[in-house]
Amino acid sequence: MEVDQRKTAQIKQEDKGDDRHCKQEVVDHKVHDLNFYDEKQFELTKAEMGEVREENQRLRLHLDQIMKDYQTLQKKFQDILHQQQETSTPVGRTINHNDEQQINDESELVSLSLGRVSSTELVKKDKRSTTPPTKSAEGLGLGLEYGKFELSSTTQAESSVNPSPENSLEEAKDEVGETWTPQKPPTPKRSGDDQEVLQNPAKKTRVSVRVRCDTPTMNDGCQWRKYGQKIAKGNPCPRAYYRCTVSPTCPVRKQVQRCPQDMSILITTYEGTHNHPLAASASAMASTTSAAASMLTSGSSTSGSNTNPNPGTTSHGLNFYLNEKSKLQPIYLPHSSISPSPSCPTVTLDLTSNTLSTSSPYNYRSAPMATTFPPRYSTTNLNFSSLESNALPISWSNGPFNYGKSQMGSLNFGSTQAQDNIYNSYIQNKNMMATPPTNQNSIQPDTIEAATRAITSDPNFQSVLQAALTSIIGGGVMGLQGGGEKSEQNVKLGDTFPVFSSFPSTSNSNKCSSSFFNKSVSTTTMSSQPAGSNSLPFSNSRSKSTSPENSRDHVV
DNA sequence: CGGTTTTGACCAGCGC
DNA sequence: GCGCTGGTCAAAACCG
Repeated sequence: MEVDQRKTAQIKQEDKGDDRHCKQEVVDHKVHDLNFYDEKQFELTKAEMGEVREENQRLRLHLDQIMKDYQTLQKKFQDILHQQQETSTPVGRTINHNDEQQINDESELVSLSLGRVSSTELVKKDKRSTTPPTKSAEGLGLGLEYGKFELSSTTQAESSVNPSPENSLEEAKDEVGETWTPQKPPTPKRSGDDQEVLQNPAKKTRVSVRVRCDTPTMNDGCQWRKYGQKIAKGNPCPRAYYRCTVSPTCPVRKQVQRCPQDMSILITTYEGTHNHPLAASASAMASTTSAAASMLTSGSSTSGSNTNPNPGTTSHGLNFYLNEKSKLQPIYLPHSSISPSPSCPTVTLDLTSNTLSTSSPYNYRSAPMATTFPPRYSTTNLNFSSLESNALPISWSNGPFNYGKSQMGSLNFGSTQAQDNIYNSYIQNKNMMATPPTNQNSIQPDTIEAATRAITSDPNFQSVLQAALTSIIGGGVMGLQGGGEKSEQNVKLGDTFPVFSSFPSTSNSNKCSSSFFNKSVSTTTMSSQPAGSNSLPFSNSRSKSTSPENSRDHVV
């Protein structure tokens, strides 16, 4: 026993010594490991940095290429405009002779041009915009800066109306004054936009959007306040007057009225240009309108395939083209019209038709309605993709676009939820500008090239793209940052754009997020931002419930 | 309490 | 000048 105890003690002693020794070794080893890992980590980081640097350079090259292409095409576009002007024949639009004459007779309309420009205006415009399309280091210079981008509708909201570069100088002035510029501080304006509007009521073009909507309101994401209601002649349904309340000085107004022939059609007319940043949802709407107007103005063709429901207006569809693999794919927006009214040139977008004539396999498709009003909503969709969304600090996971997921922006003129997937299907079918869903996290050269082609190939597309980007980068982000905007304006992008929520699910069942815009609104926009809702005669509930515009009511 | 809606009154433009 | 019409104002009511 004693021997055992002694041995045990000895062993313990040795163990202690070994322990001490081992500990020292472990420490040394750890230090060594540490150094080793640090070095390894350092090497890894270095390698990563190198890769990132390379990627950065690649992207920069791509960007340069895009910018070059863009400038080249812009030059071409201007040349074409000049040529058109010289020949003085309407280009890109096909109008009945009578209508055309009528339009030409309207000096106001001519001044607005909606697609054409007088030579003098062109000259002036050229003078004003000799600067090449912005070239910001970040590469956002794809003409996104308001006021600099000639082709686009710089506008956001209603501007849809005067979005085109071709607009008269006066309009251009208005834009400069009223349009919010992300980069340029708003020029000191005259006493007030409202005043200006009042002083120049006749100079304002309007964008009218017809949407089938059973609910009394249409959510365009903007904030509106109803300031009047009138029974207009010839329409038993009262016309509601709304004013943008995002900014006290915002000159934008809109009128909402039901179509007497078809009460399910909501007619929203936008007038003016927002002079403040817009929330993503609102800017989307604005951009959509603006894009539509821009397409119209920047030479989109119109065809007389439709019958005009509104006598006195020039009825036609709006054709615009998107580039697909070096082929121009025409897209036709039927039932659009231009009203020759001298006082108020109005572009009407009729989105009520069930069947859209679409000559493009691509963006336009009709889809079954997923809403409670199945057959009625317009199914016009314009999608484009391959916008790199990584730059966005947000992930829009539920919207039609799923920016965060698919790196795509899309422009939808559609109303059904089913259409949300349109772009996806398009992507699948056409491997065009879109990043394949399967490989969403990396920018494929193909994608970039395709995007480049798309961006640079068609001015109209540029307008659309610009509008969409604008809504995302300019309005959207601004809205997100919440600078000065009402809280409601801050869209929870993690979820869905308010606009996207086609039917305000909860709080406001009355609102009809214009089905049409709703979803898509996100990116696009019609300049107008119709938003609203109005307390239409039909709405039993109070306007509040009705007005989508009340951001409060927004289901965000 | 603050913001919005309602609604009658008011104003301006236009045609007769 | 008068009447009609579209558009706006503003006080009161309403609502959250």
